[in-house]
Amino acid sequence: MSSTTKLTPKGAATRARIVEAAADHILAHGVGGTSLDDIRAGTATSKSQLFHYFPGGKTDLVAAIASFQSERVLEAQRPFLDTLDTWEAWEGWRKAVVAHYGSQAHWGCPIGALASELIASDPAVSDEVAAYMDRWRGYLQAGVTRMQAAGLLRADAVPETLALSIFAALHGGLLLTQTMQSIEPLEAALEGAMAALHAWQAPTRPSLSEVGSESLA
Amino acid sequence: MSSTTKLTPKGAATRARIVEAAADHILAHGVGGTSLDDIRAGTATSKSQLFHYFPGGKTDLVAAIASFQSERVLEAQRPFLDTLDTWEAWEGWRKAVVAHYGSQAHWGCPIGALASELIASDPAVSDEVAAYMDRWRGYLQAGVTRMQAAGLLRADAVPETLALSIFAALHGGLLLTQTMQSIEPLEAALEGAMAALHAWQAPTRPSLSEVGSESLA
DNA sequence: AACTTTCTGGACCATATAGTCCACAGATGT
DNA sequence: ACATCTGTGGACTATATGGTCCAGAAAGTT
Repeated sequence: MSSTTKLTPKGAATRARIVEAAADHILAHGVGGTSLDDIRAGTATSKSQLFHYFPGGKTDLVAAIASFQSERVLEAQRPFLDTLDTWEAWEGWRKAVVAHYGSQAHWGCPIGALASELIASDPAVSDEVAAYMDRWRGYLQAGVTRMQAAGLLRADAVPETLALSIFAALHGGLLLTQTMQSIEPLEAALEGAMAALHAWQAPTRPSLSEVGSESLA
Repeated sequence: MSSTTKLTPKGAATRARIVEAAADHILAHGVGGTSLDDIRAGTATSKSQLFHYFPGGKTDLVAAIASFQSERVLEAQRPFLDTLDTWEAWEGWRKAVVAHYGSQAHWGCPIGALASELIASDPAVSDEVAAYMDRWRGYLQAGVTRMQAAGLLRADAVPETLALSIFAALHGGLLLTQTMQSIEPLEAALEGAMAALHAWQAPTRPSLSEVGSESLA
C-alpha cells in the first residue's frame, strides 16, 4: 500500500510531518471529523503532496497513521511490555500506561478509537488496526503465560482469557477517559484488572522445600 | 431538540420506524457511515419526513437514536440492574449482558460506539450520550454501594472506583467484540470484573477454599 | 551544464450529502 | 361540507470534500 517510490530526506520529512499532524487531528476529531483540507492546512502542504505521499488517498493516509500510532503506543509501554514476567513489571506497566495516556494532548486511545470508528465504515483499514490490537494483546498474553510458567499464577489459570480481560479493562478505561474527560476511569480499570490478575496468584511461595517434601512423603 | 409539535398515531409510528431503522444502520456502519439517504431508503420515507420529525436534521436524529438505544440497553439488563444487591444479582446481570450483546445483529455497544465516535466530532450530542453512560454507571455504583452497606463488601472498598472499573471492563469487552468479532472478550472482561469485585468481598465467614494466607485472625 | 527525478502549488472536477421548498394527500375537528 | 392541521413525496440547492491534473521549482545525478 505505501509507496515503493524513492523518498529524498526532504520528502521523508514532509511525509512524517503530514502523518504526525494528521494523527493529532484524528485523535482529536476522529477520521470522519478530519478532512484532507484540515490536514493540508495543519501542515502547510498542498493537496498534491497528500496524494503524492499517499497515493491511495485518505484511506492510505489513515492506514499510515494507524501504523504510526500503534508504534508510538507500544513504545510508551516499554520496556515493561516485553517483560511482564513479575508483579513488579505489571505494576511498572500500569504506571507507564497511566502516565502516557495522562500526558496525551487528548483523551482516549488512538488505536482503540480508530478501531471502533473504522470497523463500522472501512473494513480494509479496520483489519489492519485489528491486527495491531492483536499484537498488543499478544504482549500481555505472553506476559501472563510466562508468569504462569514461572509458578506465579495458578496452573488452572487461562492466560488467553486473563490477558483478554486485562486488555478489555484497559480499553474500556481508555474509552471512558473520553466520555468523562478524566484519567480516573483508566486508573480504576487497571486497578481492577490487576486485582483480577492477583486473584489467580499461585498459593504463596511454591517453594522447593514444600514441593520436595510432599513428593518425598 | 425534539418536536413539541403534535404527533398523530400514524406520525408517531413513522417516527418510530425511522428511529429503529436508523439505529440499526448506525450500529452497523456508524454515524459517519450513515447518510440520510441510507435512512430514507431503509424506511421507505422521504427527505421531508426526516426533517419533519427531526427538525434539527441529522444531529437531532442521532440524539433521538442515542436516547432510544440507551433505553433499549438498560432494559436488557433488567431486572438485575436495579437490584445489584447480592452476588446472585451480579451473576444474573452478567449473564443478561452477555446474552443481550450476543444476540444483537452486530457486535459492540450502540451507546459506547456512539460515545466514542461523537466525542471527537459532535460535542453537543456527545454530552447527551455521556449523560446516558453516567446514568448507566450510576446503577452499577448504586449496587456496589448497597452491597457494601449490606456488609457483603469490605468497608474500605470505594464503590465509585469499583463500579467504574466494572463499567470500564464492560465497555472494553464490548469494544473488543467489534475488533475480534466474537463474544469472548466480553465474557472474559466481565469474568475479570467479577473477580475484581470478589476481591473486595467482606471476610464475614471463613468458608473460603484454601486461601490461608490472607485472613488469619 | 544538461538532464532526470522528486517535490510542491493550486486550479479544477465530480459527487455525495445535508438541508430547503412547495405541492398535495389524508386526517381530524366543527 | 368545510377548514385546518399533520403527513408525504420528491425536485432542487448549496457546499463540503475526496480526488485529478499539470506546470514549475528544487534537488540530485551524469
